[in-house]
Amino acid sequence: MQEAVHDILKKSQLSITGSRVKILELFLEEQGALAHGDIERRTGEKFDRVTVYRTLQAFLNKGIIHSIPTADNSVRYALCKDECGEGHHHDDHVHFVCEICGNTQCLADVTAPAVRLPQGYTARQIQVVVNGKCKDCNQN
Amino acid sequence: MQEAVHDILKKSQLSITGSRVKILELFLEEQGALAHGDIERRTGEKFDRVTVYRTLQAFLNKGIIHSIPTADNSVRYALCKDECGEGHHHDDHVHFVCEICGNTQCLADVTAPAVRLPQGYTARQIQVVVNGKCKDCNQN
DNA sequence: TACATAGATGCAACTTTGTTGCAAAATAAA
DNA sequence: TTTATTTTGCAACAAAGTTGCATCTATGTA
Repeated sequence: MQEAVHDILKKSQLSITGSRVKILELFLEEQGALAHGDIERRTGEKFDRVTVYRTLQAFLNKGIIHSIPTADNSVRYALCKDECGEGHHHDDHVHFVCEICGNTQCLADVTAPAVRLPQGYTARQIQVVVNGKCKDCNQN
Repeated sequence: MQEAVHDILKKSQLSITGSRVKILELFLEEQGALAHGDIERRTGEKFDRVTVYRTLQAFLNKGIIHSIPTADNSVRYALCKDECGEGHHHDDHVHFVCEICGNTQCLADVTAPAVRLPQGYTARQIQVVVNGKCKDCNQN
């Protein structure tokens, strides 16, 4: 784990600091997506709010995480797949938001279907958000 | 126009007030989606900020408008189609965000494609957001 | 048309969320 | 170990959103 974290930071040319290691660990541990608030809570307010913002911004810039669109006004972040890097993102996978437990997950295996746009429009990126009931919540 | 606005409000059992009429007119005039800030600006700050929030909330509850997921942290709203009402939304159409002019539009004719979810997951709603270059910006 | 009442508005105060500049501290390279 | 570069935390601020309450307005009824 520690290894993986250092590798990722090194590869992105980010210096290895307490907050970056801790926050990246959170993303690796957590399957789903994390909102800014989640991160503050889970780091036990050990880091300044500003530091968390800047760390997330740095991860975004380097293509380590990506932001997930939501209809409420909470921004969430999730780890990018390997193919992502600075400048080029490939987060064409589907995001799933469970309406029961509230968790947000990346369905890495489900690729976003093609969309036929009207004449004149060109697409660069397609993001799909599915709302529903997740695996765990369907069982209970 | 005035007619249409009154009809919509009546149908939703909302009393006809200055702010509701004005804001609903804005949505009817505007093809695309509006953010809270847009609305405040275009009403010329005639109404209190709180009133705008509450008006949007009321429209949301009644199914007159719906919120559009975005990856930045700006919440946008657009008119629902006729089939929407209190409790049941059918905003399965595709949303398009132009990266040049920043406008958000509902592509009413483009329906969201079906998505195959992993076993155990059930979908209630699918929202698709396409980022790219809109018709107008592609011409210039 | 006037009236009573339920609902909507505006104000003030507050909370949450996000941003910026700068000095102090930590990291990376020599 | 020393130096140069980054990063951090603090303070102060700006923006976004919420709540309670008194006042005002819209609506149905007489």
